[in-house]
Amino acid sequence: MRIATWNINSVRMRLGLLLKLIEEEAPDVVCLQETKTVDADFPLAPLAERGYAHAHIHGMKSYNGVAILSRLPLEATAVQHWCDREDCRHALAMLPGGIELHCVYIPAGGDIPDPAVNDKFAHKLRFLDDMTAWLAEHRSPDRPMVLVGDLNIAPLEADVWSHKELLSVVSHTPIEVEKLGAMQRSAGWVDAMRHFVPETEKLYTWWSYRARDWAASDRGRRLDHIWVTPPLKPALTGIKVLRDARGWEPKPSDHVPVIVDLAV
DNA sequence: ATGGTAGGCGACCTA
Repeated sequence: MRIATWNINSVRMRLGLLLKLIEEEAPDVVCLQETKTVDADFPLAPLAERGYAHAHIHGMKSYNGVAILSRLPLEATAVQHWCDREDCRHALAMLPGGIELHCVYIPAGGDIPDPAVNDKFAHKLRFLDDMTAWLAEHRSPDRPMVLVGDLNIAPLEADVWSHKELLSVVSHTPIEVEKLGAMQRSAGWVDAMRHFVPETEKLYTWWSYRARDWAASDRGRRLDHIWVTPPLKPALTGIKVLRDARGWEPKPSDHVPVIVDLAV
C-alpha cells in the first residue's frame, strides 16, 4: 500500500500537479493539507475519473482544509476538532486491513515564538497538547495507525538548514520540538522518514517561496511527516521525498509530497 | 535588521 501526503497550498490552483503526482507515483491514498476550498468546490470528478473514487474531504473557505483521496474504500470517516475551533485540520478514515489513517495540518504558529504575545503560537502549542491528550486515550497497543501531514515542526537538527539560526524561529523552537516529541510518545509513533534516512542526514520537505533560488540556497525544513504505530513498523518498505516537486511547473507548492510504502 | 513570495478574497488575512 502506497500513501502520499502533500501540503498542496490550494487544490484548485494545483489540480494539474495533483494529477501529475497521481500519474507518476500511483499512490493508493493521497492525503492533502491546505486545500483552501469548501467541499462543494473540491475537484472530485477528475480524481474519480482516475480511480480515486473514495474521498473524505473536510474544507472551509480560504484557509486550511484536509482531504483523503483513495483508490481503496474508506470506512468510518471522521473529523477531529481542537482548541474549540472548527478549522478543518484533522480528518481520519479506516483503510482496508483495519489501518486507521490520520491526515493532519497543525497550525503554523505565526512569527513570534512567545505564546504570551502571539495568539497563533499559543494556538499551536495548545493544539499539540489537546491532540496529544486525545491520542494517549485513543491509542491501543495493537491498533495499526498511520499519521501523516504538515505538522509545521522540524524536530531534529538535520531537519533544518541551520539548527543554530532556527532555534528561535517558529517551527524549530525547543518548546515546539518538546511538544511534538510528547505527541510522538503518546502512541509510540515511529517516524517513518527517519526509519529510512539517518537522523544526521539533512532532509527537507519545505522551502520558502521567498528565496530567490530555493534550490541554490537550499534553506529547507522538514515540516511534513509520516508516522506509524508499532504494529506497522515491520511493514515499512520505503519512503520517498519528491524534492523535484518544489520546481514543478507552472506553479509549485512550497511543500513537496512525501510517500510511504507499506507491505500490507 | 529586514524583506523577500504565494493564494484567496474582497479592500488584508495566513502562510
